[in-house]
Amino acid sequence: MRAATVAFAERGVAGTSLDLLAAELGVTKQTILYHFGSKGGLIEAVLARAAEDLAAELEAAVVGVEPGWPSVEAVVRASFGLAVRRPELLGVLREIARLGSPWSESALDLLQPLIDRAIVALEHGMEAGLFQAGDPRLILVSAYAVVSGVVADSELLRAMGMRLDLRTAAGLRRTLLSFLGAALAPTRS
Amino acid sequence: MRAATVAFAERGVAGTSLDLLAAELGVTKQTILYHFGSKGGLIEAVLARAAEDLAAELEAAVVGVEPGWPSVEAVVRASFGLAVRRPELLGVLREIARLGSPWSESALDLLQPLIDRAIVALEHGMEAGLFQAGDPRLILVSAYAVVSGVVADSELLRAMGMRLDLRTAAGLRRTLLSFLGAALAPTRS
DNA sequence: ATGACTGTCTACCATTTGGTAAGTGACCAC
DNA sequence: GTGGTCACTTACCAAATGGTAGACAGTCAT
Repeated sequence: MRAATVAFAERGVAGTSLDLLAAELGVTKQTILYHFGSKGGLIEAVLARAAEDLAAELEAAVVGVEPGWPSVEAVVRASFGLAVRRPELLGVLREIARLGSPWSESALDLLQPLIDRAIVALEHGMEAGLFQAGDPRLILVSAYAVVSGVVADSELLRAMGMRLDLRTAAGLRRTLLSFLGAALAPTRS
Repeated sequence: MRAATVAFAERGVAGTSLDLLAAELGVTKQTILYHFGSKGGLIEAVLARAAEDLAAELEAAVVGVEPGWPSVEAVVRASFGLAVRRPELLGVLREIARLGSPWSESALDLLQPLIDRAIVALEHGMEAGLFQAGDPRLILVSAYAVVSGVVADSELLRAMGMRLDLRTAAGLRRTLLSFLGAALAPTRS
């Protein structure tokens, strides 16, 4: 499943044949089919695991962190950590969500709690005056897009003479936090 | 070619068979092969056209606009305009760039001038004191990722009860501009 | 009129794809 | 030891894939 996650994320689901995946693992395609029933079953399992892992990682990042800006910082830090450590996790979710029915629905069902939680947190922050008022969804989408885009378009990074390593990620994290700071900081003028 | 661009962007290159594409167009696969030689030829043609179109659109957006912040605003506006009007343009570039050798190289060669130009513009702005000093590549990547991510993960938008329409795009544009404003505005404190 | 060229078609082809059927050996309860 | 399950294999298969070969009709210069 780890191999499948990486392969799906890197080459896409349609671009990953069971034969190739099996060859990489040193087993036969039928072994994979035995465990997952069908390619769809494999996708489902990979999706469920990836969503679960993502939720767990983000959950762990905010546990014990006070609400408001510190939580935002923690989530951003954790996200870029994931982008470096386990880019396939974000990649495979994006890839499966792009797959069309019924996979996108399935993926969204699994991620909806995360999204909802983030939006609620932002809304509470806004109500409490910790954040500037605004549409939390726009901010969330934008922030997510930065992280996701960095993982997905790592080719582009290379085009600029950069790599998706710790230093780059730290720079991007600072940039995104500066972005978010501007959009969220309560207007004190 | 228009149909191929849309199909590649929506379903991915590997996920788009010549048979299916031909059926959509009401011709046979061999007609496509006659004009483009091979699937690779079609990809190449689609890629070249998309890169050209993108360059032309962005070029047109900044012509006559004064350098510095107004140019940034113009490019952002044009990008979101494209995201709404021709999402397949950005989508197909991303999709082909993710394809691995030799397509990624090919795509990057075509886009490199655009990237270089943006970086040079940002650097000049920084030197002239129009922008805050910083790594222009980080800012460019982040900004690009927002636009690209919004196009690519339009599923996610739907999950939040949004659509990639003019109103949403305007909201995202404001958010991104607020992001960029924070990262670029000269420190006047 | 005719020959060349162009665009499209039908008819194939080899390979790859996801998937089924039937076997084989290891382990394990009884 | 025997039956059963588990993990995995080999042997297939039908459909789909990218691609080739050749026929057929329209256009156009000579």
